[in-house]
Amino acid sequence: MTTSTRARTREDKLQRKRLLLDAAKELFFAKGYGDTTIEMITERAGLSTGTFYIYFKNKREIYMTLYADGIDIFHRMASEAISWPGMSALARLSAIARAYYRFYKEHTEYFDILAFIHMHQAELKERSEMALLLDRKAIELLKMIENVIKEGIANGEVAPRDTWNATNALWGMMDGIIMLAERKNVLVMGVNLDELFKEAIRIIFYGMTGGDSVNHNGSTEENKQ
Amino acid sequence: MTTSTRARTREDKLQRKRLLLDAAKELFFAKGYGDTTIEMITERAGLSTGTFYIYFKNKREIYMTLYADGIDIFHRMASEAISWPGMSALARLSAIARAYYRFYKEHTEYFDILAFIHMHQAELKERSEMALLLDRKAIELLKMIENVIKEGIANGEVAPRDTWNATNALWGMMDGIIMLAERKNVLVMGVNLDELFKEAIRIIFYGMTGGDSVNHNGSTEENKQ
Amino acid sequence: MTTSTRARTREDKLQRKRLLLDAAKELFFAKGYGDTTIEMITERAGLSTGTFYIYFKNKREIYMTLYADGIDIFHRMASEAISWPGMSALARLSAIARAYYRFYKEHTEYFDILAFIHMHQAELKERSEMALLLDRKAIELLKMIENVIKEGIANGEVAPRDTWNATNALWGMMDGIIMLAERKNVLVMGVNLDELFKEAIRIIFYGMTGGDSVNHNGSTEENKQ
Amino acid sequence: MTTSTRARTREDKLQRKRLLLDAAKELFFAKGYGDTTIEMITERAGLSTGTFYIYFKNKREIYMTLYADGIDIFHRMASEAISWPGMSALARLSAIARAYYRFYKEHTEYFDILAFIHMHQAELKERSEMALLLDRKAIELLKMIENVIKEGIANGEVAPRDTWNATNALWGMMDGIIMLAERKNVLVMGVNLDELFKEAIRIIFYGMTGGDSVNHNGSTEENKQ
DNA sequence: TATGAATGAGTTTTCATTCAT
DNA sequence: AATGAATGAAAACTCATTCAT
Repeated sequence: MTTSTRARTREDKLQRKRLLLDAAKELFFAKGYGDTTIEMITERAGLSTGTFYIYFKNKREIYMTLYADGIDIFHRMASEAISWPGMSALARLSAIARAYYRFYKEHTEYFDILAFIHMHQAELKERSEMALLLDRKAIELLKMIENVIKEGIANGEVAPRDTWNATNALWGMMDGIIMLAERKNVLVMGVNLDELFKEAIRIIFYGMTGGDSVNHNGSTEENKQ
Repeated sequence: MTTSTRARTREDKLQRKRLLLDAAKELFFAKGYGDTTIEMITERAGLSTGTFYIYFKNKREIYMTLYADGIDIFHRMASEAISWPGMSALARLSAIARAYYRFYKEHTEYFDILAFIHMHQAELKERSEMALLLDRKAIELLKMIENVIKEGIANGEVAPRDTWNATNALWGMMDGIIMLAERKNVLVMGVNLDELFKEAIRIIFYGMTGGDSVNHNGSTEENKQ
Repeated sequence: MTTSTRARTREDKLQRKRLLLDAAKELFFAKGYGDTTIEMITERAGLSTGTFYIYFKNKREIYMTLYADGIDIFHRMASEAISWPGMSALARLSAIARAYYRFYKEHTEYFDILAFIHMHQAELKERSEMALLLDRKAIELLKMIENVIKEGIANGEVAPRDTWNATNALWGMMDGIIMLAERKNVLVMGVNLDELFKEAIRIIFYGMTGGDSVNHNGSTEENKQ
Repeated sequence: MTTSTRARTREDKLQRKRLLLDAAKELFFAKGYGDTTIEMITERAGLSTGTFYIYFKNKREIYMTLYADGIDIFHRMASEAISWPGMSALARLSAIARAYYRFYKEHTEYFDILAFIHMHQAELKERSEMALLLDRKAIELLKMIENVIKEGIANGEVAPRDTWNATNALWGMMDGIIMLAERKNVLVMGVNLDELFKEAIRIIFYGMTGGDSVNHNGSTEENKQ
């Protein structure tokens, strides 16, 4: 199982793919999608341009693969964060939020890729099996969050409301906060992201405990499939 | 005041610039920054490629100008929304949020340009006077919001908290919600954006009324300049 | 009307186009379509690669333009060859055949392009206005020949036969002979093409005087449109 | 005699070569030389890319081998067609022509390969033993035809003429007719190839019976070697 | 000022061929 | 002998920017 010259085994191939993925991840993060070339990726991976196309169909595909990996990583982190027995629903939601923040901090490259893709669905996604897989992964993640919210409502911890809406709102707000931080500009300079995030969490979760806001206009199960 | 030949007067020059900006706005919105060429812009504006470079230094600059216009438009909308005498602080905050939503709905092209820029700071911004101007505009906007929050705390409508943090959190959350809607993918399919936004507003504003969360670690005035 | 730097007038642009066409013609002839690159063409024309795409949509298009020019040249040569009053039909046919031969000798580059395209219709032609134009040109040419054959039959010089079939046969045979010569291999080495062509003409035209072969199965006018 | 692993016996090797040739023949016919890749060939043959280069020096060589096979097939068909005792020379010539047409109909892949090569001598042939072999094969074929013409002249069936010239003319004309049909374009749309070919045969063979056209300028035996 | 032709670096992708295993 | 991963040279085409007119 050496990486030296040729990839003979299935293991080797995976390793080669990893090499390319890692190189791409760093470059996409540092320079952005548009400013990263295949040549840069292969050069950093110590391979030749042609080799890239053995492992990935094109530039989009390697990006999407990173996206999928990113979702998987966060999903795992979030799952673990709520796996402790005896947590209240609000504690779980909060744990998910904090996991997202940790994901951002520890895997900023992946976070960026996720965020970027949200802004470029149309250009990047194209109808494909890959696209379907990615959507499925994202849905599963949201459903996990929704379940915790449902639990909270059942418990009385969270005020009754349309859970799918609430899930999306929660997710969107968390995203918005972190992306704010991503804008490496003066706005946030000097703002302590830790504090900012805590403040947002506080607002959101206190907000969720109060007010009766059941939504009666048809956000139903089928939307989620 | 003709457009067909030379721009002799200051009026003419402004009009030509406007022509280019409008063309660019529509194209950036429809095709994205990367897929819009200078030729497309000038052709739509009925001018020649070379002329573009008389009015703008480069492609980035026209984008940045649109960004500035976008901020101005929203700033005006938000100002008007809170200009009615006798509004409570929470009512004003809510009015700002709704103004933002309206801005998104009525000026989606500008909203997209604002959102896009967040993801492409590095590539687009470069150190320049323009960049400083933009930052200044954004700061002013946020300060306006912060003032309302301060008022709310003074009134007792809003629970005491670090106002700069709260402002950023508020802004970020609103942004996140709308951007969620922008992702035209399965996630949001079937979710009614109106309801989603209302839900988020409800959470946020109920959230802001409660909990004591004064932040003691140094987000100070100088950050904002 | 200078060629020095920029093409300002319509004249200049035509001249630039000519420059590219001439360069391409020589290269396609010398190296073949596949082995000629845009870079070679522009280099020979003393222009830059980008300039090529101002004048032609792509490689195919310049090839097709040459094809059209080739047909025009031959059409003119053939028309002139039969324009003398008082020629018998057979003399006209023979003149056309000789014109084709002369066309081959004097414009071998064009001949090659015509011949090559016949072998690569599918790959090169694609549905387009250009393709329609080319077909129209070719049809007109064949119709001119057919008219002479009709005349010959009316005169009694040529034995009655289906004229469209005969036209195609005549054309095919002439083509076959010359293409034989084009194969620059041992087969024809030492064969004097002049004599070979004369021999073919002799066979064909003597052949056309005899035998009754009216074809009764439906090659009708609509085929030609 | 298995194909799955190694080719141990001479039989095995031949079979693998056949596998590659058949795959290549179909692909060259379907997609053309340029658009057929070694990978396609080996995949269709169920072998690996590397293996290709054990059996053939390069892409050209497999093409040339198919060319040689094509000539052999036609040579056999033509030989058989004239092997019946008691046929007149003209009948034999006609039989050869019809055999050529049958060859086209029954082995279009090979026909196309033969025709294509004519247009791409320069690119494909390169000086090599293979090239010499191919030329030799082609010469033999033509000589067979020439012998029949000689016979016909001796019999008085065919008017006296230079036989090598006549052979080449005959071959070229037949070729031209069929290639005309190959151009799948508007020209030939609606023309019935069967009728077209018959018409050409009629013209040619009637043409060969008449006219005195002995050629006196030096097409001699050495040309044929 | 205005024009728009010209530039040419830059990018993706392909594929015949090689060569380590 | 057989494999198939790796190579890397091409090649077509794009487009922001320049600059002669």
